[in-house]
Amino acid sequence: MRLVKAFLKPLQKEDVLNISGGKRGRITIHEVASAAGVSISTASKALNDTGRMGAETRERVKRIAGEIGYRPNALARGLLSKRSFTIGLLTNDTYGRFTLPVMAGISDALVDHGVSVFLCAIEDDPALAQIHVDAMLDKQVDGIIATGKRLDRRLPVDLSNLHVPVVYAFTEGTQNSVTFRSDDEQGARLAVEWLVKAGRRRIAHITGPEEFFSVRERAGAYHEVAGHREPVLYGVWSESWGHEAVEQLWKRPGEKPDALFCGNDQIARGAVDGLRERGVKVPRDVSVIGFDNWEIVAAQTRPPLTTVDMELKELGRQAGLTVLALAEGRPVEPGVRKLPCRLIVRQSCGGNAPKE
Amino acid sequence: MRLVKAFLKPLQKEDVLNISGGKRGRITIHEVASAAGVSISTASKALNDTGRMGAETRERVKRIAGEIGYRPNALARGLLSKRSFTIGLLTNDTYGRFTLPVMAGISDALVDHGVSVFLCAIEDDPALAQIHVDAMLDKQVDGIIATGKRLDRRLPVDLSNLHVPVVYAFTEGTQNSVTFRSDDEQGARLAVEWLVKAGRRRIAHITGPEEFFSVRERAGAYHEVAGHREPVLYGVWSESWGHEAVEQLWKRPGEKPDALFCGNDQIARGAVDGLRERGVKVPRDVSVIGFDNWEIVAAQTRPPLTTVDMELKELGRQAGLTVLALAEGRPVEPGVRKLPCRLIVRQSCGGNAPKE
DNA sequence: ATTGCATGAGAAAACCTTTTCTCACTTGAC
DNA sequence: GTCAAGTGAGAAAAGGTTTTCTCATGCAAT
Repeated sequence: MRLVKAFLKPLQKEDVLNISGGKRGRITIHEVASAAGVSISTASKALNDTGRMGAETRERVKRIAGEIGYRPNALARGLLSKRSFTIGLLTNDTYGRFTLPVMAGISDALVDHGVSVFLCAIEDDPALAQIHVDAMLDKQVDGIIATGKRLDRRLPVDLSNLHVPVVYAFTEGTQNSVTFRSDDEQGARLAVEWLVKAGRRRIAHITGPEEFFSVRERAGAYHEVAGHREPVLYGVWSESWGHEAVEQLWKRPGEKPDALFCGNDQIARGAVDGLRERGVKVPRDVSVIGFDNWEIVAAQTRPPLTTVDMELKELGRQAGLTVLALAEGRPVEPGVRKLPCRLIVRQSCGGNAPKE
Repeated sequence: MRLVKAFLKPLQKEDVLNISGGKRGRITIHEVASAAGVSISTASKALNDTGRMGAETRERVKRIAGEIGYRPNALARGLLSKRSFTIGLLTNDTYGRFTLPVMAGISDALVDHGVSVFLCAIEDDPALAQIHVDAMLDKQVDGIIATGKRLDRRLPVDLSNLHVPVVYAFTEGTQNSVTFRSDDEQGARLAVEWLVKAGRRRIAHITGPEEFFSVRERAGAYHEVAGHREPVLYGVWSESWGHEAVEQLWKRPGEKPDALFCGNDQIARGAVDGLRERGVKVPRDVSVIGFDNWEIVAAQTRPPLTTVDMELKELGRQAGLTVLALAEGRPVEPGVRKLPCRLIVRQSCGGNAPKE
């Protein structure tokens, strides 16, 4: 109730914020020039270390600019230079599970170059996507990075004929574009090889829906390394599926698996829970490895999950540098770049796992 | 290995992308004007529905502009109008647990106004924060929204004397600013009242560190409604604390609680796991309610958690509209606005909970 | 003393829009 | 037939910056 009243209370003059008109006092290069007693051309050249002038003049202009707190207007600069130092990140990954690490990598790589990032979450709405793309193009972004939640799906908008460079990261790209993705095959191999090296022989694979490209790639690597000793259980990306899969495996007659390689961390977590409920000790009796290194799931599982990290931040970093290179007209070879995954060892699998 | 080779292979001319130079062909209002046989002033006025001119002329210009795909350059427009239709979202919430819903709300509210959002994740690094703020100011953002992961902490950067409006959302604001936050007291009351109505009498409260303002507010409401029948267990924000707290409660002699109100969903989840391991049925024997509605935790718990949603998206929406209002010079009353929480009923608590 | 050449600095154009001002023309009224 | 008012459209300035071009000065070489 207090809330509502606060909103409805008629505004009084004295308690109205006056921080709005703001920009009136913005300091321009004109101020710098006149404060330094030079022309704006000279001021500009001094500040940009271009043109010819006396060392003393240059220093004086720079000093005065610093003193009065001059910062060049990026809009004006961009108008002329055709570079806005701005890029757009388009994503349909609402949860941000994949987008946030990618974003962190992009930002990390580009902040030094003075580039800021527009984040546009488009759900799976083509119209919304188009609105965001148009808005970004109007704002003269230097490039766009498209990212998503699936390697084998496109965003619901066509970015192939834009007049700005587009780079794809963790989403399906177009013909002749630059696409960054994780090397799921290598990641899966890493996991299964680790289990094999730890002495596990009956390794089962519980994973997501078979129509996912990543699922097939990971399963392929699993088959290759583990040698078909156990079946692949396809299901959905949920904890309850992991739980249920364990039930299926342990209900079967005969020897039980001594290791589970799971398609993602949620499945792994469900599996670990299922094992605990059956009194099976992890990692003593069964080793479990997940995929994704989604910390909130992997690190909170008891015991914490060993898992495969797709290095999404690095992926974002490279995507950022690539879109920047394209924006600057530097040549970039098109194609799909697979970035290697890394195994994060925690307590859920045996062997010489360091305690965290 | 293949990867490395791909990166190091010398570039051949023919497989180099040529999408870089892009902007050369950008269509300006000059093109529209000459295609329509009018001056640029007339073209501008036609497109903006301003000025005086024949209806026929206006229509023709608009039609031609549409045909040749003219879109006005927001940089040029912004230079003149002092409005960039761009705002910045500053956050120190790395995980995005709180930031993403807020961002979704902001974007949702502002996309119709043509506003795009710079997302700046600043970790807790003051220097990085300053860099991002400066970059945004250079780009003439119309305003900044600061958000975080704690109501009672400031971002590590001073935003109080900027010449653009600043709005705080889910983080501590400065004197005389506009701050949006969730009403944790009301949210907690909602939860405990629900338990009481469901007939629970021995309601325990397991929560986070007492130094958190939210923790104290929620505990206060709990005390008021539940009437001190059970102690408050302060701890940390983790599943394992929830698990351990249940152990503490059930080890104590005497009657056990018949309901747990937990400080967040992770604690609740740990508690539910602990209860299951003791053979205590949820919700039959004990009702459990969490806080946050972090779907990835709440919905995946077995049984799915009833929890308090802080309506962060709505919070973002209001913050977005407010910063826009300030940017447009409309008066806004300063102060802290508490937005009500909502109870999300799932299966973890008794009563007439609808099945999902 | 004239030419040639650095050197330092400013004038002006350009980027793309919007807005204000001005001008030419038409129409209706006296 | 003149004047006022109204109408349609263009010229120009402004916004902040960078870049190219031009100009003036001083100095060394002829």
